[in-house]
Amino acid sequence: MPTRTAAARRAEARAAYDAFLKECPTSQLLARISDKWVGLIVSALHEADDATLRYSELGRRIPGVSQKMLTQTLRSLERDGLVSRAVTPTVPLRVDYRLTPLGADLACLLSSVKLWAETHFDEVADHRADYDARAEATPPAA
Amino acid sequence: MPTRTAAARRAEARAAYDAFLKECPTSQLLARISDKWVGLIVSALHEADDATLRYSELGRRIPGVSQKMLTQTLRSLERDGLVSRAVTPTVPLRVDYRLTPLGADLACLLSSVKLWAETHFDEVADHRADYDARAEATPPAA
DNA sequence: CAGAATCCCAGCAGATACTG
DNA sequence: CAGTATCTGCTGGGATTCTG
Repeated sequence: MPTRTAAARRAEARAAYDAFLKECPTSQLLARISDKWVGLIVSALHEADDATLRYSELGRRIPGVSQKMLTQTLRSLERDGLVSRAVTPTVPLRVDYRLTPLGADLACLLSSVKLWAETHFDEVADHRADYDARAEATPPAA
Repeated sequence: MPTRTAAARRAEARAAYDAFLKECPTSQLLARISDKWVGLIVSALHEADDATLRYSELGRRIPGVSQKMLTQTLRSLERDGLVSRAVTPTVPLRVDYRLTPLGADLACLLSSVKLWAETHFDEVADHRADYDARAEATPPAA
């Protein structure tokens, strides 16, 4: 019954991987940080006047983000202590998000990465064009 | 006819976003860099002796990665000019991947982020525990 | 050993609608 | 304004198999 063997293997692999994750929590944190929206949100806050923005301001500053992702990411950042959430229970409700010192610290690093991306973008684009051109010139079997 | 308005809005938003992406290619590059496996592969190479590793060595050094993702990520990194691929056509075929100067440059930045993650992991974990505890103590409606 | 091709599932992420 | 809840899809990514 090979089917069961395969299933068992999957389970083992999964368990092993989970164990690994527990052994190596840095990977988890790294994965969180590496999240697409995390970088953008943290950057946006970092560039804001006092590292503070309202929910809708964030939404406007980050084109392409849905409320869902915004809320979700914001919550995870809050959970990790990278941003703080301040609710002002006025009538048209107001919520401010700001970087905590910890979050600001990380923001600096991410900024440097962002700067790198901006600085070397043309080099990368150049390499890509070159690579694609060569790939184009080597059709597999046509 | 509000239905059409909604559709039109979606189209506009999509177009605007696409335009934004073209205007702001940094985001693309940033997204690539932020990829889960990119960080791990680049880090692995960075920590290797001469920033060079074979395919299978990479696979071994990065638990949890599948060949598919490994190959896929490696190819995108090669395309971007961050790693170079050297094939030695011996009988048991040998392929070495190494960081280019450009890739090595990026690797340094990613290392700092990784270091940050390692350094502040306990703080983050602390915040998480606190957050979860408070969430636990505030059951929605049960 | 290095990798390409295929199948297939899970979970991420977007749109929509409703609430306080 | 600031969310939450739900449905749905799309693709990221894992397992498997085959080739050079």
